[in-house]
Amino acid sequence: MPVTLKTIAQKTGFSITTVSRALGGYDDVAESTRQLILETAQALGYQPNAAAQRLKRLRANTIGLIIPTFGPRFSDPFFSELLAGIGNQSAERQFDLLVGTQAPGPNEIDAYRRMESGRVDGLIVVRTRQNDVRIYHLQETGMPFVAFGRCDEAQDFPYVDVDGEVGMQKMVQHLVDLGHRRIGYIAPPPELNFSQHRIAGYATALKMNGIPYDAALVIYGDLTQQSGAAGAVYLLGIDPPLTAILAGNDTMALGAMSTVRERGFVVGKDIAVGGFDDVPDAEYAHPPLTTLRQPIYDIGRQTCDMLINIIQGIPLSEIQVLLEPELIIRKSTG
Amino acid sequence: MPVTLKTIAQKTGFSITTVSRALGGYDDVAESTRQLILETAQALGYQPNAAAQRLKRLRANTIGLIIPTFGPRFSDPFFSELLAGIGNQSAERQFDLLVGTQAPGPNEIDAYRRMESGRVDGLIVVRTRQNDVRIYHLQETGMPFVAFGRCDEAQDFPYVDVDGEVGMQKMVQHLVDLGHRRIGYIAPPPELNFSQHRIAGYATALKMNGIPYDAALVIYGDLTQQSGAAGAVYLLGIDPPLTAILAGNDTMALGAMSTVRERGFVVGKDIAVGGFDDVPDAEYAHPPLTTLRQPIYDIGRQTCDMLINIIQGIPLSEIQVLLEPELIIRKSTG
DNA sequence: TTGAAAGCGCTAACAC
DNA sequence: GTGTTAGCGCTTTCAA
Repeated sequence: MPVTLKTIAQKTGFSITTVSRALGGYDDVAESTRQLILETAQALGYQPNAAAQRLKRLRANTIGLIIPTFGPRFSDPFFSELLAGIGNQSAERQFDLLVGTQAPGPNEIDAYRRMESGRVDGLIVVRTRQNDVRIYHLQETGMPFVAFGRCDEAQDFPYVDVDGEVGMQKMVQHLVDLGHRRIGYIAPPPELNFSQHRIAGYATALKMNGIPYDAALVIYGDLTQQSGAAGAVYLLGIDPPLTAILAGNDTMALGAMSTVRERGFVVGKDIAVGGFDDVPDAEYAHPPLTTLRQPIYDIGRQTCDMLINIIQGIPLSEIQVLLEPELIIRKSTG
Repeated sequence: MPVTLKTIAQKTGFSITTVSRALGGYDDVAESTRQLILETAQALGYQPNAAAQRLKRLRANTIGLIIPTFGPRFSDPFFSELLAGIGNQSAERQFDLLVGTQAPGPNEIDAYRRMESGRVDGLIVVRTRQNDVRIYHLQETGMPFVAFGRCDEAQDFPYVDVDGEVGMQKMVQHLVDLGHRRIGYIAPPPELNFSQHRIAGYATALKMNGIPYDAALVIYGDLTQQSGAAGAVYLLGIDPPLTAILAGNDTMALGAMSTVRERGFVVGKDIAVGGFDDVPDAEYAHPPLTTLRQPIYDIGRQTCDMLINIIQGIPLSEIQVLLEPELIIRKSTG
């Protein structure tokens, strides 16, 4: 039998109302009464019933996160760190975190609607896509949300993002400075919004260095090691041969490195390889991977903080945050 | 203004009760009435208020998972896959998933108590420890739970675990068969329950092959690449030199490989390295890592399924599930 | 300083 | 087949 306000009321002889007020910290309760009630609550291990509070306040004090899983082997070092950031921050602000998994597709919005029905007060949207139906849906319903990532077709919403265009420019420039002119690119899925920016940065940097953009040097992957490895197979087959391979995330870069080695090339010597994210494995790869660091844990915290501010009506200092990724140069680019 | 039963009742002219029954699928509603109500609900996009249902039923239809994060760089490929399994299965069974983050320590139980107060109907406990306070607490309160991992001091609870002892025996035997006799081991933190089993398997297999167990060849890490790298520094300094290094998880094994290479040794030739988990990176490491596969996604699904069965009073076919890890032999052991 | 009463949205026992 | 009523645990007027 759970301990409720009623239990404490009976035990202390006060009414439920008074107990509620004492525990709620109202100042119209006699000090002695408050003491007694607090002690009793403590002794009984009272915890307010969340469902009742939610129903009464019509507020869940909960934020939601729907992870766009793509399949059983969903093993993204990126997400666990983002989740840690979001989770820690929401705990700090006394909010619960409801997590769902739902692959992109026709019934994706159902998962959102479900969460919106009294379960959460706001949502974090991750991995924004081009023409992202989730953004449109949330803008329509008016449910508070903050996105990790922009959406080029819908500008007017709060987000935190990393400037992939500037990032890729730094990376390409780094390679060009080392003398590379034939640089392949394993791009993230084009429907992901950040994919556009990264490829734009790649193209722009080439152009700025007088190197024509060649679509044949670009192949798309699905962010997994496996697709990075496959992409590298294609890129290494190009003639005249490339001297460098970039990937749109570290995981694909690690896959690509595996292929490069298998073909008997030395990464960082025969072929330079670069990634994006700076996951922990990047530093311990062979050779250590040159990449662009995203402060993913902090992004999680900040996204969460912005969302709770919106929910609580606290004005945001910045509605749209664009962070610049840091180029981390390691041995994989020689 | 959210759509409630009242909205539909007013729109259709029926009472709230009838609307509730029609939507609830009760058969004591006229077919024509049901049609009208269903259509109206559909048209208005009605979603039942979760808080109200929970309060009424005194059931949250939610399970909880508290992730024992250890810090900001919490980037465990293992967890995202486990989470995907749990998330997909709970969605399938129409349960919500509430996720918390809470490092082990004095106020760990507060996080559990919070979840237990009307927020969840049951909990999944991950990374069981020796004398795990979470297990004791849950046994005391009677809150349904299923653990991923055993707890040697408290036998009587439902869990899914992987047999680390048998796994490590396979691994060591594999190395001995290749001629190795001096095998170092970077163990997971001893307070983690699975650490005990893995080290026991390591010791047993050595003994079975007439090799004395030498505590000097064992060093503890914290599951990160960094600690694996540091552990290997120690192990490589031992004289007479080791010919093989095992690690209690893949992440540490990858860190160890990095050190081995840095010292100018060739992994799989000069020094064999083995891990545990079979995370995706293992296959794409250089060289690909020999390891023990845990079906982590399925473990997530199964754990979740067992928990919901308990909550719903469905008898479990097996209360304690022990899976045997599969030895995946790759180039890192030559 | 305290208590009675209403009501958040939903379900279910009990009329009719 | 349908409606009335009560109540889940909590907060918040309003009275006393």
